[in-house]
Amino acid sequence: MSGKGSKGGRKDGKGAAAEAPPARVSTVKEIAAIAKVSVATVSRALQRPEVVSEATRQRIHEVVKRLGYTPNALARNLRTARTRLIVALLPDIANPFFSEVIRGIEQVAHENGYSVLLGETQGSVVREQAYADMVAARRADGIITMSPRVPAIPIQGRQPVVNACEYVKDGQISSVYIDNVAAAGVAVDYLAMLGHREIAFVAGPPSSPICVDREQGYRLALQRAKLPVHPGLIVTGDFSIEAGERAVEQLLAQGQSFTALFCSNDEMAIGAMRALSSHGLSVPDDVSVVGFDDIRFARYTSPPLTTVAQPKNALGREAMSMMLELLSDAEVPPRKRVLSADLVVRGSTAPRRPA
Amino acid sequence: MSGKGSKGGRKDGKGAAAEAPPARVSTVKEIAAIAKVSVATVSRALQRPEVVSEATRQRIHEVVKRLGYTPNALARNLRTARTRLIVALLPDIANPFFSEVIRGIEQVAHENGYSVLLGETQGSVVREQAYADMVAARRADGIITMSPRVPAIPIQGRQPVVNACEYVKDGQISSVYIDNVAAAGVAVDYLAMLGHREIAFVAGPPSSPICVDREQGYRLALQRAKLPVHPGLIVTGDFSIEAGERAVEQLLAQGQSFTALFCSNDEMAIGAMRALSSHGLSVPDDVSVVGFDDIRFARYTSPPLTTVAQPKNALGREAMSMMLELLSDAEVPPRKRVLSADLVVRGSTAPRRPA
DNA sequence: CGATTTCATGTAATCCATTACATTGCGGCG
DNA sequence: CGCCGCAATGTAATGGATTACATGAAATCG
Repeated sequence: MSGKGSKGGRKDGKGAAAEAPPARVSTVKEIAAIAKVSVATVSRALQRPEVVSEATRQRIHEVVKRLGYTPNALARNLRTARTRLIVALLPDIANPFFSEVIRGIEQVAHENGYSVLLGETQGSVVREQAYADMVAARRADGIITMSPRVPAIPIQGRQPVVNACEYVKDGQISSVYIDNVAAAGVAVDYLAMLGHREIAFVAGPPSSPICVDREQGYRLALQRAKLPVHPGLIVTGDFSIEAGERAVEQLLAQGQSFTALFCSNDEMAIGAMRALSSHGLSVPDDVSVVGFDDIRFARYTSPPLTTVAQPKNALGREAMSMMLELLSDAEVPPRKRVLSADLVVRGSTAPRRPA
Repeated sequence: MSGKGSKGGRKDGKGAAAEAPPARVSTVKEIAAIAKVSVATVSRALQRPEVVSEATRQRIHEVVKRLGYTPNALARNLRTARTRLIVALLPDIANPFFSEVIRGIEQVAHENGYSVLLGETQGSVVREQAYADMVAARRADGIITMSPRVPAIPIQGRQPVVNACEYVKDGQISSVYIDNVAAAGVAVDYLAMLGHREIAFVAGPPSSPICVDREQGYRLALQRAKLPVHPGLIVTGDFSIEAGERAVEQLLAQGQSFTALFCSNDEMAIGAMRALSSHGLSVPDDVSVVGFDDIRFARYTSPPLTTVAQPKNALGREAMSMMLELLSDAEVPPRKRVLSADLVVRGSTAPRRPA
């Protein structure tokens, strides 16, 4: 019985003159007709092979393969009310920090049969909302947002939203992020340990809780080191390279004296280093610089940047895992997951030069 | 008659007394029932308002708005056989060159009601094919690929594929790219003009036609400058920063003497600069370095990198425009669009130091 | 041996919006 | 006056798969 196989009987496949050799956009119906079974059986053979008898299953699979049939995902999705698509919302794709988080998301998504829809918002609330509405329109199953604003999805029931890298106080949103207070603290502790007493800080936009946390970490570390918090040493930037340059210009213009500078992200640190050296100040001899994120280029600045390494890939992977959990089980409560970040010491920091 | 509305009549729905107020996931049917019209009219009021009478249209829109109704995109897509999704296939999201191209794609897509599905392949043919199959499964309308391999989509008829940044000889695929021969030539001409006579070249993977072109441009420029093409001065890398470092190591290990180095992309140039300086060679005093792409960080290396600026955003925008054209008009023939690239002179190049 | 499961498969409802075609009512024209 | 055409709307087919329920046959049980 089992020995027969497909070899025997008749000439296989493409030689069939009368049949339609080029694969048309076949449907279940066609497959069913050719395999002489009902559409239900075809669907079952593909979805839950174990409920179909061995013989029928093989026959169907053979036909499916021969015609190159792929079930129409739209029809399936309509029926199952699942698109297996999630939107990754982020302010800026060109930011290498986000690209690496996205990659983590994409990996886990892919491992689980999901795909990632890219939603760059450029900070626009309108676009953010437009992507959120895609979930309402059943074009996507959920949203992972990397901005501190979490859009409301106009559906009833639980919001399929995960906040990655950022978080909001609201207890209803699942989030994955690092302990920014602690991470910033470690960086500043290290600078203090090197003997620096005037440590400047380039903050991020205060609208984002994580930026507030990083500043908080900075302040607490200064306290631990018994150093005064000098408001003149704190400047705010918007995470761009240019903001880092401007921050240094501003500090210098104000005549602030400082021997160390902690920036809320690597790009601002890169800008800061550029501005420092164009003012004839050497990094790290005159000023030590520490960044945040550990983007790929941090290793290749000159000098290589000392920075707080966020587990970018893990943040993305964890965010997507939480999303899968949310989607599969309507009961799981929202949760916050806090990962840890480590200081990576490279060449942009040095002991304070004895004056 | 029209004034009554839904408030009056009877208790709504399935007997759930307290339920009603929160907006359920309404459907056309519901809207139709409430607005006292047929589903067809509702659909028309939303799709082609001009064919519906003023009064009806307003009534329907009011109900739609009140219930926060959004048509189910899956159902619509099934019917219209369009997902308004396109896949952007690229080897590596973390590469800033691609992120900026993607951004261009995303912009045009968004302007035209399309969304971008992210397909990172990590160079895997399997994943490439998996994304191509999504088009066959009607999960996406087309593919923009940024790799030199163009996957075959198992559908009959024209392939909805656009090749961006790369291109294949095959005349069937629409492509947007720059004139790599000319662009590389300009860079090398410039080095020659600065007096360099031993110009090394870090090539990209020869499997990609654009890399072959860049090498060709290098060779032609050397000929124009009446300089010999020395095989020992050509090394191949894989576009990574590390490959740039290795390339320099190799050149130095072989005892090659060179005063200029042209790299097939900026990341390899960054790696090369790092390797040169760690060997005590100064850029640009000892060796001039030129990159390719002009990624955002090129401006912030030290010294700032002289490089060939690809119109990244335009490449993306143009690719998506071509895709829209392909999708809307089954007749347009595939075409190749060649954009131009300019040399951006920064600090990593200098006249050859008189020996 | 008749009754009850169990297994494999078939029939038809369902998901929800779009749209071809049918219908109705009304003003215009010969 | 009767027919035509147009405007507005309704009815029902359609897209393609999934799946609840039904059916028939074989297997198991008392």
